[in-house]
Amino acid sequence: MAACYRYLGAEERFRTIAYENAARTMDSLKEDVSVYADNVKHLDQLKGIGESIAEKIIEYLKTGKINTFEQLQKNVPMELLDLMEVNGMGPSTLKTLHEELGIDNRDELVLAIEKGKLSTLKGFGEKKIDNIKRALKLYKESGTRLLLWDALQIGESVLNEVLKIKGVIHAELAGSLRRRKETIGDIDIIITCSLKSRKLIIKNFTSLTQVSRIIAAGDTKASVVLKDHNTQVDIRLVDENEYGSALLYFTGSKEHNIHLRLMAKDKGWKISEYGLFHAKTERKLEGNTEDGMYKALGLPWIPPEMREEKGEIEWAMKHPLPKLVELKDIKGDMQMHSTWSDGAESIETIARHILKYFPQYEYIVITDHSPTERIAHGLKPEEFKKQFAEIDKINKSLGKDFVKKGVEVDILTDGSLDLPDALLKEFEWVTASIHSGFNKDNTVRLLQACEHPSVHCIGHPSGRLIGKREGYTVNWQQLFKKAIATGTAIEINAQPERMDLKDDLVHEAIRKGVMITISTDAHNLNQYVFMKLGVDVARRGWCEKVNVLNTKSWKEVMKFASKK
DNA sequence: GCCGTTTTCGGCCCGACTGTTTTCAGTCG
Repeated sequence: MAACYRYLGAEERFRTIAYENAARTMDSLKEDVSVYADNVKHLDQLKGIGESIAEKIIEYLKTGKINTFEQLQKNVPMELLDLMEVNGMGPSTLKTLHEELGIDNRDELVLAIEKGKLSTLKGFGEKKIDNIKRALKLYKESGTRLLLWDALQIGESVLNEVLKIKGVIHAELAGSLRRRKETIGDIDIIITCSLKSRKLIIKNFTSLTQVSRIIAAGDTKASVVLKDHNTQVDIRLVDENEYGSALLYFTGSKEHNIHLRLMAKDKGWKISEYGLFHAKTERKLEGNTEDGMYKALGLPWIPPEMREEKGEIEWAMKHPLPKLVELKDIKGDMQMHSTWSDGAESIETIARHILKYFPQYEYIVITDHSPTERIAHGLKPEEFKKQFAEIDKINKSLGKDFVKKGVEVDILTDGSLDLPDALLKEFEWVTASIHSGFNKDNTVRLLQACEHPSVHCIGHPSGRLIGKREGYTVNWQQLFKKAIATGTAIEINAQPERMDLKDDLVHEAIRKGVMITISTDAHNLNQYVFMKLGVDVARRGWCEKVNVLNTKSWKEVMKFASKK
C-alpha cells in the first residue's frame, strides 16, 4: 500500500511515509502479527501503527483482503510499481509513462523504448532515456546483495586504494558496512580533505582501475559501479571539522538519523552532514566528532552496530549502553571440523595454526560430524574413541590441554541424537544441529535436543543460508525458554552465509537470559578469521562479554556445562 | 496516516547531483 501511495505522488507523501513506517514495524516483529491482532488497541501500541492501519491489519487477518487496497489497485498500475526499485525511476517518471503512453508493465516499457516513444515525452531527453535503459538492464542482472564478509573484503580493498590518493587525510568505511549488517547493498566511504584537493580526489577515485562505470561525480560526492559484482561505491568528501557529523550521517541507519534529527529539531536545532546547528541563527554547535554530536543531544556515543532504530536511542536515554563484546574478548573457538570428517586439515595442523595466529585463544573444540552426515564423512562411535586418543596425544605434545573433545551431533527427525548416550557423555562439549528436514517446523526437534542431558549447545539454530535457503520454522520464544531451563547455549555460527543465530534473535535471546557461543565452524585454515564476523553478529544483538560463553576460561565453560 | 514533557492540530530530516531548462523537479542516500 505504501508503494501505491508513493506512486500517487506528492499529495499522498505523508501517508506513504506512515505506511512505510508501519510496514517496517511489522517487518521487525519477533512474533507473528496475529499475536497483537486480538484488538485494535493492542496493535495501536506498536510504533507507527495507529487506529486506521490497525483496523486494516485486522481486516486482512479476518478476510484475507483489505478493502482500501482493493480500491487502490484499480487506480494504480500494480505491475509498474516494481520498477520504482529501478535506479533513477521514481513515482513521477512512472506516472508519466503510464498516463502518457499507457505503459502498464516492464515489457511494455522495454517495447516503448525500442520504438523510440519516450523521446516524445516532455522532460525525457536523450540522457534520461539512456539512463533508464541501462538501469533496467542492471536491475535485471543484479538485485542480490553482498554477504557482509564479501563486502568487507571489497570495501577494505577499495579503501586501501582511496587512502593512496593524494590529498586524502582520513578515509573510513561507513554505511551498512560499518554497521556490519548481514548483507550489504553498496559500499560507502567517507573522506576528509582540504577544499581545494576535492576535485582531484574525485577525479582519481572515479578513474580507479576497479571502476566500471561512473554514476555521478560532483563537487563533494561521487558514485561508481565496480567491476567486481557490480558493487556500487559512494564516496563523500568533507572538511576535517565536519568529520563527526558526516560520519554519523553516512553511517546511518537512515531511521536512526531521522530520529536524531527529530530530537535536534525539538531543541530548536538541526542536524545535517555538516554539523549540528541552531535552526535560526545557523550557528554551528558541533560536528568534529560523532561523540560530540551524541553528547550535544544528551546521548552517549552509540556503537554503529546498534544504530538500527530498534530502541537503542530510547535505551540510551534511560540506561547505560551495553559494553559490546569485542574480538579480543574471545578465548576459544567452539566448533570446527578436521580431516576426521569433512575438514581439510588434521587436528594437529589446526591446533598449531591457531596457536600461532590466534595467540589469545586458550582452547579450541574439535566438533566433527556424527554418522548420519555421510556426505561429510560423519564418524562412527568407535572412530570417536580413536579421535579421543589422538587429541590426548596432540595435547601432550603441545604441552597443554588446548584441544577439546567435541562433536557436532545430528538431531534426527524424531528429535533423538544419532550417537549413543554413553558415548555422548564422554565428550567435553556437544553441539547438536539439524542437517535435514528443512521445510518443516523444527521447534519440537530442537526442544528435545535441549532436554538431552549431554547437549551443551544448539548449532546454527535456524539452518538458513543467506540468499540461498530460508531457515526452517522455529518458535523462538519456546526455544529460548527451553534453552534457559535446560542450561543449553545457542550458537552464533560465523560462516559468512550462515550468521546463524541472526542479530535480532540474538538480541531477543540474551534479553531473556540465553547463553550464546560464537564459533567459526571452520572447515579449513582460512576460515578461523570468521570469528570476527560472529562477534559482529553478537554486537548487533547487543551482546556483552558476559552473554558469550567463549569469552570465559575453559574452567568456566565446564562449569556452565556441568549445570545441565 | 501517525504523533505529542510546549501541541489532539499541524507538523512530518536534510542536502547533493542530474538532466532539462534557464530556475527547478525528480531522484537518491
